[in-house]
Amino acid sequence: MAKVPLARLFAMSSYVLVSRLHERLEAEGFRELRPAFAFVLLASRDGPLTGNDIARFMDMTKQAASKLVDAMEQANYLVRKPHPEDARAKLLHISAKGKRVLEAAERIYVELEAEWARVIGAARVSALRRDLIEVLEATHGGKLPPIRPAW
Amino acid sequence: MAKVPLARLFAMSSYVLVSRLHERLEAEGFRELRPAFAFVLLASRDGPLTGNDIARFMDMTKQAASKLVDAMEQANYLVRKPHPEDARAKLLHISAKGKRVLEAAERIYVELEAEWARVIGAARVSALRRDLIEVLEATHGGKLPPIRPAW
DNA sequence: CTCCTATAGTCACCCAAGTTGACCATAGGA
DNA sequence: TCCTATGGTCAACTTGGGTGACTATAGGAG
Repeated sequence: MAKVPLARLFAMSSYVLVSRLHERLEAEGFRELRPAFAFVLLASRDGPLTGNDIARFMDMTKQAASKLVDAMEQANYLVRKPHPEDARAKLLHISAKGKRVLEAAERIYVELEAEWARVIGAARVSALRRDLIEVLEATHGGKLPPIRPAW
Repeated sequence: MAKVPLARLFAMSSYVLVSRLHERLEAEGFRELRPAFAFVLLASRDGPLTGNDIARFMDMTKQAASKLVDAMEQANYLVRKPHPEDARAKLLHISAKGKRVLEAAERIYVELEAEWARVIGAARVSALRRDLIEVLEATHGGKLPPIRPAW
């Protein structure tokens, strides 16, 4: 029996965690919420992004990013505002509702990781995060690579 | 700066590895190859599966699995044969071409994991696999959970 | 044996979320 | 003042899933 490829384990792991996250968010009343939303909100936590920023870190076309932002704005998670220094651009500000999901998502991720810690121990969970960050940054010029809704 | 959620790291990791795999398979002449193909072939390595088996471990409807198999058969990676004991079912046998991609995919995954080992060391790569298998099995009744093309 | 229900598979149609290509407005340097 | 690059959007299309309806066979209850 050959080793299970890491790629497969990662696909399973992310699928499992994202599914659990969305089950719980749904249970807390956050509906019409696509999986990608949480990642966009997490990314815009530290200040507003532009549509192009989103296209880049989601590794999608700017058209697709624009549609994603449409959906997020319509569901009241983001607000498009004019960019103060560039009349072409728009800044995507997280809304109050957006902040609430974001907090819920972070809390639920912490809970899910705590469940993992009960199985393999907190040290090994930390090691997973540390090792993945290290290897991903090392192979992508010191920064984390883009994330994708699909492969 | 809060911790990067593991879910995000897993999504990035699987995206990166699967993308690299397909770049290299493409370079070796395997075209018209969807990401899901490699997982189906790996799963059918130890003997033919039925369409329902595929639907189950890919966590998709049997209709979608049927279309996936259509595509794989059309691209000559699988062959549908009648089931010897159940006239309703068909067994999906891996073809010669299928075996070749499978070997290529396994070899490339080994190479990619070796690149990771050069960054974080072989021990920590092994630890990743061990820990993920342990936690995934523990939370899914002793078996690995299904894999999904998207989340 | 005869039903009756469960299961394997497929067909037709639909939908979500991406892509490509064309386009407009503004930025910003030569 | 152009001329090119960039941020964003609209429209049309593609892909890969889902849903619902259906057929054929399996397999147990009576």
